[in-house]
Amino acid sequence: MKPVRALAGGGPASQPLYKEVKGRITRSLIAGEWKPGAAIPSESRLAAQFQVSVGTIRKAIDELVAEKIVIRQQGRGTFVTIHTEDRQFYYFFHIVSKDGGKEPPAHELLSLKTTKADTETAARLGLKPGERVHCVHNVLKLARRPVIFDELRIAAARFPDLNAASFGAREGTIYGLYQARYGINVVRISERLSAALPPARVSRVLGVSATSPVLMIKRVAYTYHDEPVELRTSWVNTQSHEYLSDIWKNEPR
Amino acid sequence: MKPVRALAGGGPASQPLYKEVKGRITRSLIAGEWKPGAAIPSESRLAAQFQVSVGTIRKAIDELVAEKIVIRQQGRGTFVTIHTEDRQFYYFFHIVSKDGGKEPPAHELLSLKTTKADTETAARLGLKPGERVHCVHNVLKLARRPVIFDELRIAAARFPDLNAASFGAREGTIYGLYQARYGINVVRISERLSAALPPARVSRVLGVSATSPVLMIKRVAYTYHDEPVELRTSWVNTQSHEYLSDIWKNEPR
DNA sequence: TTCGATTTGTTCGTATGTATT
DNA sequence: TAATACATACGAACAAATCGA
Repeated sequence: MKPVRALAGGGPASQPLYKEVKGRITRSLIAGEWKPGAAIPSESRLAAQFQVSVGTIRKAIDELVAEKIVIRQQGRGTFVTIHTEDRQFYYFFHIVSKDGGKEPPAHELLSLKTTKADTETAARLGLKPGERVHCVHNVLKLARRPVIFDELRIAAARFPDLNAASFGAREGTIYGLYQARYGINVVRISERLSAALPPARVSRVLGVSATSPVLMIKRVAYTYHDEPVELRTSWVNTQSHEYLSDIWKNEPR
Repeated sequence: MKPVRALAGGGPASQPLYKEVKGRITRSLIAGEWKPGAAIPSESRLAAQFQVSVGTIRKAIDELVAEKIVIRQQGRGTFVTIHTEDRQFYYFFHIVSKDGGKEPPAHELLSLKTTKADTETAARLGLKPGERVHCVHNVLKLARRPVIFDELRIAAARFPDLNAASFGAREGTIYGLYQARYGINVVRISERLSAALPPARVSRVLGVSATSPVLMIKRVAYTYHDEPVELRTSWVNTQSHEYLSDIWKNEPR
């Protein structure tokens, strides 16, 4: 069988065909061609469209599935992942009760301000110094008690007309809001944890003394192509909750 | 083409053929048929042995690769992962310097005692109550300063004749020792993190005051089939180091 | 309820490319 | 250089799940 290489354009095949296909699909995702929750074209249709075999399409989608960018369902199709789904939510949410109880989380918006980015924020978010960012303070309650204090920063340019009303009235998660309202899909996060004493405000909001240790988490959230989207610092009262890191139960497929 | 199903024995084919193959390979690994670092038979050889197609073998090995149980190298073969390798080491080691510097870690054994398992240890390690366990205290130094205090418990039955000499004189990592000396391969860990004040001894060894927060990590290490092997509590001085959790940079394949 | 169309999942087989020894 | 081993790509057939007529 002679290779077709309709995509590589007869080039030196610098990268495998399925990687090329994966990149094309990802670019369509970025362009918003297929909305979160919607089905992407079937494997046979994509194969016809790209002039490659179904196996090659499958291998490209295999990787997108492994990266949790799409989800496959036998008999139904392949869908762009949604962050409002419980499974996706808990994928990025690692705080669990020490006694194993599962409580529905409730959130409360404390403040939303727009300011100029400081140098560290600008560097980490890939912004020009002085560019405007939204700064949000948020509390998360588990079993009716405040457990997590979040301070997050996002580029104002990416999230126009974000305001306290739309933020506080959201259904589901913050990343669900990014996705539904701004078409921004968080696909990966990186977190750095340390133990610290809570700043005064955190201590007040979480109801812990200023001398009792809390868990501090600095997170960067990324969208496609490792583009940083959000910077977040969380303080967690680990009196009755803890951070769970499973490395891992990555049951393939 | 008619399916062969030489393995399922004409049974109900309750699970896919490649899962069956994966299970067989895993069982051979457990039996120590192929030692860590050694190559397992080539894909074509395995295909002939199991009477299935190469594609089915590949799919089985794909999952073992994703679970970091084996490593593939084009042109060379497929190898059982070793924990003495740097890459594997850093896979389970998440403490990094805040300033990004990479320092070679040094360890120092503080004590090794053999006692009866308390109820929690017995439960988590799947032992009968009162069974004997080794309890090891260990310090890890980074850039010549003590940063991590480890207390770990392992079943004495699984690790016979473990003593301070062999433990302290090990080359490489603790899991490397388990693997080289006892044929026990840690393939997954689960960690639960919280902020705490250091116990007196930890405070002394790490050189931090009793009132300054440290990161406490409770880890369970598992071998094949999710069998627990080691229970470990670590206290980390996060003054100049932090815990890195990358969810994820899981570049498939 | 049954049936058929559609879609992903599994399995086979073959050919060729690329890296290692 | 030749042999070996994994990597990529193709195509075909059937199984299993889903959904609507």
